[in-house]
Amino acid sequence: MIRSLRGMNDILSPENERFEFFINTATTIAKRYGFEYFEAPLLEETALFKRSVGESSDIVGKEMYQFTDKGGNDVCLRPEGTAGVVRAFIQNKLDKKGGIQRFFYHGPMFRYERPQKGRLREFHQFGVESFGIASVYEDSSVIMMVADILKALGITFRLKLNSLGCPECMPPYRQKLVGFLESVEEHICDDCVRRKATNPIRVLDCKNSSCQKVYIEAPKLLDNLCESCDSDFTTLQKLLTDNGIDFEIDNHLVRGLDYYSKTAFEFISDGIGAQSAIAGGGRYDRLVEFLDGRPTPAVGFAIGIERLLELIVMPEPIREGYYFGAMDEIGIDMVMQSAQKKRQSERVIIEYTAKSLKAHLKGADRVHARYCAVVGENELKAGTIWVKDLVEKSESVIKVETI
RNA sequence: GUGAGAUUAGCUCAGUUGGUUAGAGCACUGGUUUGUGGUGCCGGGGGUCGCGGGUUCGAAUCCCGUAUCUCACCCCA
Repeated sequence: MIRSLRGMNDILSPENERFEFFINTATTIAKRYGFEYFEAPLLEETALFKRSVGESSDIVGKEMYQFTDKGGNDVCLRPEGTAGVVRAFIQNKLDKKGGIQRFFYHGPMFRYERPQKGRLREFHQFGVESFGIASVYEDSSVIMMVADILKALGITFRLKLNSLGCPECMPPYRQKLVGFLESVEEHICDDCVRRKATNPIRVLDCKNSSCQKVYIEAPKLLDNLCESCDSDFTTLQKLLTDNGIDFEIDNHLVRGLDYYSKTAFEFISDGIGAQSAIAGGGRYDRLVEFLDGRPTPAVGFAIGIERLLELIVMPEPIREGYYFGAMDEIGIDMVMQSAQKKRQSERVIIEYTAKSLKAHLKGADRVHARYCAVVGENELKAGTIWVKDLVEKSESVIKVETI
């Protein structure tokens, strides 16, 4: 038997219903916030991810599905969605167009990782990218949009917030932090020593408790923000509070991708295992420029759909449409015609084999049909069809021509 | 990439110190005083015990390898 590749799952019932419900819900809400659908290719030039996500990240360093295509191009299956959207944004000269442009997307992403609960090699994200607004008001709108989506799905969450600073205040802070790390190098773990060189900010996120003890003394990014970053962060907190969004400040929150600046946020859900981050995002004002576009402020987020699936509270399934069946072989063709007519406007399930009435009712029930329409001996003679409303439990006999 | 635990019917799981033909519940399917479901009763089909070796008179059971899944690390959605 040929099996699917490791970490690549089929999505079938009942997850597929949740999946579809999620996409519909998220799409409706994204449109309410003024976002429009956008689709970028799954395959992109490797250089795109190296430049945007960052060579220091694990994603680019060891998790990409990278290969050479038949034309000799160095290509990658996308490990995340933002890079492709930004590339398309620039390539289609939307950066020159200016103004405010808001997009949402959803689809598969690929990372060559060891799979476990909430972590797959092919997984799906729903994300949005808002271009052209530097104001922190858009940050708050984007965060409220995630909250709206999660609420609509019946998912409870915790929101973590941080500011990563800007090109003005981040580099000096980084210097300060590296200086501190060098002074305590003997007391921190090997991973942190490695991080000091590759991405020092990430040591703050280290799960090693002895490291955390050392970092209590570390310089705090929030104490080192420049005036504008600081006031933006304050404004953001006020906006969220005004709109009834609870949050906690987590100055250890570091986004894993290099392109983020200023606002960084993460939505956490307890009870889905170690992979508790269900959505993450933030501002990336420099990325468009960095990929050779006209400087354009931007903010966005991505939701990990698989991580959400088991948390989604589905609405009550409603009975819908018709079930058609016949009790005798001879009635099947006639049922087929009536059903086909009905199918032009309603959901219709047809049973092709003759069965007892009881069996048909069972069948109608199983496919969640509202009405069970059956032709038996009596109906065949009279040119009628027997219909039972499975919700009202009422029955009627109607002429076939009136279907 | 590292460490640990699992894998028996479509699903969730039993299975004794290694011993006839490997079981249950759910699901599916059929029947049940004649044409009434989701919710009675009775029956039926369905398993090379993850795969490959080994030990043994005999392996679901013990040993080795391998694949997959799960948990943790790393990292991330």
